[in-house]
Amino acid sequence: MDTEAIEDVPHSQPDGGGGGDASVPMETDTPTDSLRLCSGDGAPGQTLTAPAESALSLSPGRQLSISISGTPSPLLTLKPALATSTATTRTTDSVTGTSITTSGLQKLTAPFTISAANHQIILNKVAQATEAAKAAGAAPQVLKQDGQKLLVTTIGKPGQPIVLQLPHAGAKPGGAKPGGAQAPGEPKSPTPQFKVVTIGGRAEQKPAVSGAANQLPTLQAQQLKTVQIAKKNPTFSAAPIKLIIAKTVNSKGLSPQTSVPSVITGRVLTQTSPVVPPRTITLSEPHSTSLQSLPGKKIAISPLKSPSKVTVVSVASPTSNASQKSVTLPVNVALGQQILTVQQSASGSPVKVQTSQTSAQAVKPGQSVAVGSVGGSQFKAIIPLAAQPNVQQIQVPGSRFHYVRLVTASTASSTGGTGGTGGAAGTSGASTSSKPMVVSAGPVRMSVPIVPAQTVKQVAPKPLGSAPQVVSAAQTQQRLIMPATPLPQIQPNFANLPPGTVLAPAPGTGNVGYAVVPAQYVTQLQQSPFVTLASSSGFPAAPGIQTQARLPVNGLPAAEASSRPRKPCNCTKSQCLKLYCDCFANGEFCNNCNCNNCFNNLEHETERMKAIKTCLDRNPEAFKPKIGKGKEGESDRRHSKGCNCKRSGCLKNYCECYEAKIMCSSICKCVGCKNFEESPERKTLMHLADAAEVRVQQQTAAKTKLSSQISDLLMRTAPVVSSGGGRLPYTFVTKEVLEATCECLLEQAKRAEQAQLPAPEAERLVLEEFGHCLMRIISSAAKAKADCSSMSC
DNA sequence: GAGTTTGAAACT
DNA sequence: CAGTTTCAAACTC
Repeated sequence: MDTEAIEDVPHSQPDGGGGGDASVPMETDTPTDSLRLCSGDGAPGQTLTAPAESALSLSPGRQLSISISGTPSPLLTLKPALATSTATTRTTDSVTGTSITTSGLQKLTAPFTISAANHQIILNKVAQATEAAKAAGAAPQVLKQDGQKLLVTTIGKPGQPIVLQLPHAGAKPGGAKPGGAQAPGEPKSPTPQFKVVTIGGRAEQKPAVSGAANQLPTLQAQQLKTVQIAKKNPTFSAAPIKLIIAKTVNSKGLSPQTSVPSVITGRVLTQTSPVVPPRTITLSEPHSTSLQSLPGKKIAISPLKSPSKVTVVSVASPTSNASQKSVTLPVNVALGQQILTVQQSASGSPVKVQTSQTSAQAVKPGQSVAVGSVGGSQFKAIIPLAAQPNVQQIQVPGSRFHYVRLVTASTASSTGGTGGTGGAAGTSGASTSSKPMVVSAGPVRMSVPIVPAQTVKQVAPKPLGSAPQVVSAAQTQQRLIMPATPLPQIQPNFANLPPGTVLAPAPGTGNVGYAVVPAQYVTQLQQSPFVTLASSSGFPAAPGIQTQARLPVNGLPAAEASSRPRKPCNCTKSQCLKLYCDCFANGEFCNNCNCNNCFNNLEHETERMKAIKTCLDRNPEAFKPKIGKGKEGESDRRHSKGCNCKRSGCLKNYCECYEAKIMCSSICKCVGCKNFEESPERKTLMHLADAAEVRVQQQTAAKTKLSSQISDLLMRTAPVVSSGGGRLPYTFVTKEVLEATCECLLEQAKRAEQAQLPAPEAERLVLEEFGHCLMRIISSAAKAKADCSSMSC
């Protein structure tokens, strides 16, 4: 599903050189390439013409991490795509190049260099880039440090961008402006600037604040079709933002020198497996001359082809450093999981994550949570957080991974500012599409218990001592985005992270914590304009949340799973801390269960974590879906271990295969199995089950319809009439009334037009007229009601 | 709702 | 790894 959602983005990306990349199976341990856009000093003037297999090209199973960091250097110009959106994401494996054609919207042009040593391609922004952009007929997009925002759209769910507002440069020295970065004549818009990263989304994002047309460079991948980076404002300065796009690439498409161990794999990576060093293309916005250390913002998005996805979100870094390194933490993902890595390192500058264009909330390091969603796919989000004292959890009862614990380095100073009201795009609030997601420090409709970070230290990612790329972010602004070498210690941890696991920063590893976020939760956030995920202090636990978001448990479609609330458990002896308990096995807290002596809750977090560890020690895949993808030629879904039924014939729900509505496979050890394709017993049962389901659906529909009819009838027969602000008979809003109202509004508009009033003024007049009309209607209704009462009607 | 059956999980 | 026990869900009455 995810893939389809993403693939709707047209792309003509030739798989050419990259070749088989497109068909990289999710099981493939594909290395992760990281594309870093940074303004390094390297190789200015090098023009990057990205071939199809460029690093920006994402293919299924690949991971793409995007980090944006600012370094003192010329501007990175994202040249708006010309009228023809190629919808192809192209970069180059060549050592030098300049342009990266991203899918759809923009062609990213910037000089870059590829460092064979670290397998990184560094795009250097040049002043010419601006002119080039202008020549292209589009305003050059310049990242402006102040108020810059980053929009990240969801995967597979186009139209729900996440707005991340970059911190204001603030104390930037007067001349510290991104040096020549700003080409003459470039508009210096005071409005916040946006970067839009669309993953699998359509290029339909619209400027949240500024009215400037969005120029969205798009990175397109097979799995993650499109990654769009757009800036609301045509001008951007050397913002301290790094956009690192790391993707797993097929080893075939990698030259030996670019091979690096994959950071993230769709399957449990064995350290012995041939790994290819992740290539890193760095597209960074260098600061012109300012040596001031600005916090780098990094967002790494690494999609994999597998249905399951893991989102790694790194938030906040202690302090920014001009020479900071970004290393994406290696994340080991269970088979079939995709990884979306969104790493954001923010130092002193707060990052704003908005739910709506009209509101922006400053999120300080560790507070913001990047969110990505994949329709119907399992999704884990691992959120590195600043090692701030406050640790928060977000519980989503019913979801596989139902809470996030935010460990921030600073006190919960998250300001839940609701931002201004400049929603020019008009997509604020509950708009269904293109709705920026709110990820802010505001109140969250989820419980965020504060738990000591120590409880999860054992799973804290530890950089390999041998991996030079792994740099401790502690005490420095350096951010480790994606180590070129695999981090065995970490991978298993991430892969096996049970829901709700919070990774606290290990001593000396920097103030970055990690939290596993369920994909559903992310989806929820995107779907709900009101849900915010932040690390505001004093966040009261909200156990009342009954969101039953579920992952595609046992291979069931997400929609199906989500529509079916999890059954409450009835555990009595296991304390719900063993896999006997479905809640625990699904990585969920018990909620509204009938269990006794339950420890599967926040109150017993220590025990719970210990139990999780025990389970993982016993079976590292204990918390992975049992229903996964089968071998080639077999059914897409099959039990990972197979059943062992003896008496049920595998035709009862005792059988896990049958329960998951899948056929038993060759790995099953069942006796007398009747759960195979041609089994007449199975067909009969399935037929009966289908018939029963149809009946249930029909009954449900009938009930719904009847209820609606009854409600409508009640409204018609007994209109509530009241005065003083009470309800009025809806019948007063008749066709005639509507027509009259419209005429009034039109007349008002005509007047404004004749008076040659400016549009805003005209709109105001029309609205005022509308208000008057409403008042008249209400008044008339009230009067009619009074008359009716006097006449005893 | 109580009791039985069943098979996965846990244990030895 | 195999056998046994424990456990909770599924099932039957």
